Amino acid sequence: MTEQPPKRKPGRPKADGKNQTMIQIMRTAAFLFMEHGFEKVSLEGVAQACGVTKASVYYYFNNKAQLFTESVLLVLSVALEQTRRIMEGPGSLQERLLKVAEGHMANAHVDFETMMREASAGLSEEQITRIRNAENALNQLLEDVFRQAIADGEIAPANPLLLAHAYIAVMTVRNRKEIVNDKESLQQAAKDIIQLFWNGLAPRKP
Amino acid sequence: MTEQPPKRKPGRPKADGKNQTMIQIMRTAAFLFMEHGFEKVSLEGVAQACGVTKASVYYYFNNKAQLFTESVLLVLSVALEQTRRIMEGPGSLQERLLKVAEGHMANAHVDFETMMREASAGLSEEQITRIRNAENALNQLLEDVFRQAIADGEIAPANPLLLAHAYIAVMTVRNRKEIVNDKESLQQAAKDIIQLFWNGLAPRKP
Amino acid sequence: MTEQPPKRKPGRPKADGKNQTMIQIMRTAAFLFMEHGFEKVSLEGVAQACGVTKASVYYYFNNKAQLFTESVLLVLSVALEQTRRIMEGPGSLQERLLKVAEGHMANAHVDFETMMREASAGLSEEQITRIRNAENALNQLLEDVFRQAIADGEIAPANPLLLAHAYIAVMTVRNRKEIVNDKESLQQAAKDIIQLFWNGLAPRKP
Amino acid sequence: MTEQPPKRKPGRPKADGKNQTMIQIMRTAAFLFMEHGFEKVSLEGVAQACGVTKASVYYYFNNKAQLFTESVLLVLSVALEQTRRIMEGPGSLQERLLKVAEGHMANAHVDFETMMREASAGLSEEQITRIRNAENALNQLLEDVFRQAIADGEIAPANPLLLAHAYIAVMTVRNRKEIVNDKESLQQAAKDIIQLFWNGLAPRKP
DNA sequence: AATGAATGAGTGTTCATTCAT
DNA sequence: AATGAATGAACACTCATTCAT
Repeated sequence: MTEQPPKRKPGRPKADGKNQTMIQIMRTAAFLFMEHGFEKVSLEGVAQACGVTKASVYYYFNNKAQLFTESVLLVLSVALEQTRRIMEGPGSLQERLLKVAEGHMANAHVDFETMMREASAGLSEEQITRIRNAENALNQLLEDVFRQAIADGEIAPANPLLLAHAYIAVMTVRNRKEIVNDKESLQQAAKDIIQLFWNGLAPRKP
Repeated sequence: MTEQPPKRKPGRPKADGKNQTMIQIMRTAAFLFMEHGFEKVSLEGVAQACGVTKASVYYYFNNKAQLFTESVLLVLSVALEQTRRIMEGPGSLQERLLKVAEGHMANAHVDFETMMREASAGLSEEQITRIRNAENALNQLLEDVFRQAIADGEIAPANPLLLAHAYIAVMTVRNRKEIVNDKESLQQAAKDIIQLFWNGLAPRKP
Repeated sequence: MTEQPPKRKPGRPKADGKNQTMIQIMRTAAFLFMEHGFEKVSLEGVAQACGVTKASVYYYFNNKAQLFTESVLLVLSVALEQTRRIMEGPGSLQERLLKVAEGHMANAHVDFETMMREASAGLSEEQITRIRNAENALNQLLEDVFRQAIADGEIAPANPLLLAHAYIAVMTVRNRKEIVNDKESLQQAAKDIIQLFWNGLAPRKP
Repeated sequence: MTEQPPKRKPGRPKADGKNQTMIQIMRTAAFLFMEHGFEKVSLEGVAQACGVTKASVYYYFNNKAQLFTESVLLVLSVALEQTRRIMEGPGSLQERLLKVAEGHMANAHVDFETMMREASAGLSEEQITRIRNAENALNQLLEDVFRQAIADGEIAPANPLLLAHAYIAVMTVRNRKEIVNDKESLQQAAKDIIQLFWNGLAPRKP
């Protein structure tokens, strides 16, 4: 009756590493929610798209709202990391904004605000807050970048928070198929938009 | 035997400009669709909000898709007229854009693109086309204005269609409560956004 | 544009008289709830037993709790009327109690308390109150009868409310199949129980 | 190869009186079943209340019906022993009946008949029989006591089985909150009920 | 012109049960 | 001895839609 140092826990050990099924479900769900919105996505649909059963989804998530929350938080954290890496990288501000825009526009998603408005009826206060916080982290990142750029004289002075929001809003223009799909490549669209955002409408005096 | 009892005719049924009930239903439905999106609005809800029965709604509209289509077309036509009046009115381009932005931002609505994306799964090709056409009329109006302004040298040269879309996108920023609600009035927000849109980020050379 | 005195209401008139379908559903539901309890009865089951669809049940009742409440109230009101008629009728108290017991025991039902305990988790406060009130009307009726009988010296003095409850409890004995089903007829069982209730266990002094 | 891994053996699995986990599960389950009834108790709930996993419950019991059966049998055997001890103890019949009633009424449980009715749909014939037998042992005990008391002239002659059932039925009156909770203590209620049961309603001749 | 009645298909959710570890 | 993962069947409830009146 001595102590067993290894102290193995009883029962089946938690699936290797990061639980692949659960992450797969979250990824799929995130994609579908972004593509179709909260209401239109059925858990049955998510399950089938993952090749599992609806009950399996419920094994990992208590309800639709939680699945939505966790999925969205996952992609937000990824997007934040990606954006931060680009922003901390080399290149002029304009170049880096362009890179971010390209990444953002490549991801097929309804703009966030829309999706949240629709979903928020079914989410708890706490869930909304958590998502908003994650979203704000992204805005904060951009805001800081703009603030610094203003201080450096790299761009004209303005409300940095407003700039961040507007920048994101402009990026959603890519959804309009008439513009993007046609002759111009997605990259060209991104370039045009950043250009517009950069120079504004006012004519330059020579 | 020319007169038939009103039995499921396709298309917009006799909008003889008189039928008060029908118009009332369309107005109510439009408001609800804009507020909550396509899926979340139930015909029962529309009916109750109008003080009639669900069956009455079906008396005027063959199905939810048609009700949606007609309702949206109604508000689009109104918006078009309003925008045209402003744009043909007096003032500099910047001033008139500001006026339009104020009107747009005052209407409590999900941005169009979002609503359409959600709804389009349930609409026929023809219905989508009709709505897109009405929407394009609005974009066209703005596009023409921008094109003319470019020709007049009032703004810097750019793709006028892109300008139109981006302009609308920027206007949706108003939804972000953090920006609008706080210290700045809605009018101030509109002004800031137009300003940003106008001047761009690039620093002016003196 | 004169007044039309008949003033017929528009639309299909409410089905003749007392709406047969709705009553049929309530009767069936009441029977099933009494037989199997709240949880075990599915709305699908109720619907099928009525030869209608689940959705039809929902057309008349907002949810399971409401269906339960209305159904139970219906049978309670019938039982109250029936009991009152017997109690106000002719015969000695013992005879009338016997008659009530026979009627009560003929109706296949779980004793009320049991059913309510199970159901009450799913009912609103108001619904519970309404049922309790209807139930109390029955108890009140018996209580009054017992009180009067005590005053008349027809039975020994005791707490009338307790008598009423105990009387109802004793009637539920009939559920025990070993007793009722076997050799003794239901009537004989009722007679025995009332006899026991009447004379008690104590031996009579000659 | 005589020893098999514990793989779904029918009947009560090795209750070697030692396995603490198994007994803990049965106790918890019994309590929950009595408190909430068969359907409303989920195996997940039982497991959590025991601090184990659902799968652990299935390790000891093949299915819900078996868990129910074994748990109920356990408490019935305890109740039988307890009742026998009281009945074989000192005091007049009335006093001992009162003691049993107090013990019975103290245990928070739905009355047996109710629980069984709800559960029996999910139990096998054999399981029902086993429980009924255990229950009957209790009734038999009371029946024998009553029979002896009749023979001794301690109580008036009557069907002893009926007396046993009615006695148990009367004890369930304690559930009615209006009676028990108010001014009278639970003990007083028990006393009143036994008194009523003892003396009956008929007036005593002086 | 407008309505009451009825339905079918789908949605979110629960739960007993199985199986590999 | 005990567990994590996964599933199928059922359930309460909603909603767009139809039809006779």
